[in-house]
Amino acid sequence: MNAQPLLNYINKYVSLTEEEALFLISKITFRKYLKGQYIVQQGDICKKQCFIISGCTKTFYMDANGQEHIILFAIEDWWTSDMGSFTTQTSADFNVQCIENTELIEITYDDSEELLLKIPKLERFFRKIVEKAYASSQKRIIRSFSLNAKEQYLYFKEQYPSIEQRVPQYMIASYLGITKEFFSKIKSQLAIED
Amino acid sequence: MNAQPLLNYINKYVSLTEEEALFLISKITFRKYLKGQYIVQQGDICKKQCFIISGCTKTFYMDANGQEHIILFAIEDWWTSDMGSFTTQTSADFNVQCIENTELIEITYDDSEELLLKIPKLERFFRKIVEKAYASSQKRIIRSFSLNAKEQYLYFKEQYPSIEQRVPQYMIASYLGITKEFFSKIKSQLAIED
DNA sequence: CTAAAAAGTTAATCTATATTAACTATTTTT
DNA sequence: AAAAATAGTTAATATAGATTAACTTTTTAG
Repeated sequence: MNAQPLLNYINKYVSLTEEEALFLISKITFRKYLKGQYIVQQGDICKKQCFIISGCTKTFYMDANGQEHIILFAIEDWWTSDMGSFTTQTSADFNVQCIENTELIEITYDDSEELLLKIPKLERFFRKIVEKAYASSQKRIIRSFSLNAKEQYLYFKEQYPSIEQRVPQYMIASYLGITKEFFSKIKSQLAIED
Repeated sequence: MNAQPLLNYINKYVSLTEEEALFLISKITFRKYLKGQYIVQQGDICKKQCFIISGCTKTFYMDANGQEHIILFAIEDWWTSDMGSFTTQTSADFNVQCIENTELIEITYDDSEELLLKIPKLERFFRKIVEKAYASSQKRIIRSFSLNAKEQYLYFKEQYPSIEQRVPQYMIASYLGITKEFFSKIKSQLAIED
């Protein structure tokens, strides 16, 4: 495997010198997960941030009744992790599980600290991607307040057409915060409308 | 007014030299807003990030039906702004309005870019505070999925007892994503339970 | 290839919360 | 201090979405 997808991604935000890129590469690990495997488990301290080369993950919270609530999916060229747990090295609120066989690049907490010290440009890089993630998290809160289930589904479909195709429907229902039964109903209503 | 509250806050994350602190101070502006005034309006490009010295603001989204949805309150020692609009300099999704007379420190977009270049330590500082904000935004998504209205209210009460005292009840209802009538009902139920 | 498990659908009933409306209490303005 | 405006409450009715259960379709494993 090669680190090119990650380097390309970083280069959209900051320009690394060849030396910096080599140091970065020396600090990352390639890893393959099988479908079903966990990258992070609720309660663990999240030790790494992951950049997905291929595959798909879901980040979800398991509530007191054993119900899964998916808060985001991640695919190629996205980061995945429990950010809150990673940055504060406290126990994770979320699970991150592979829903396809997944190849990714892992950066551990200690290595990321070292990387940030040696390549201060990466502070800027990570700041910018967290800003983006934060803005989209806030937009999601708005949507859950101001759109009903059907409207939220139509938004999801439009924003992430590729994800809709590759994940089971019951996970989309979970992402939308509704039951699979009600999701079924919405889809059949929409099918009639066209 | 003085910049000490901001300097104290920053020093919890990174240590500024005296020279850096002076440069920072040269780039900030003190400003007073009256209750009711807007710091950012939906549709504007958000030109500044604000650190609150005293007072209280609400950040809300006005939907197509003219309904307000409060996504967060901010008080002394908190930052407020439309982060998504500020960082990408695109039009804001949110309004930020003062709900008390409010004194704050403003940093404009251009000045913040300059500050980040001259004091790279601040990249680290802003990265860390955005990470914190992102983590709490994700936790809010979880709560809205896994707790009912009464449970969310109890959580809010416990987390932000001081905010509960100082803002009108109908704004708390909006923050919780419920109507003021249903919020009233919840409170009277809780009153009976004790 | 078949059996078992997992995923998805449909319909009936139930519930948390919204809506409407009428009323009371509090704050602001004159 | 009265009038007007804003904020908060209560109760009746309505609705989006949950729950339960029975069923069909698709995927996985032996």
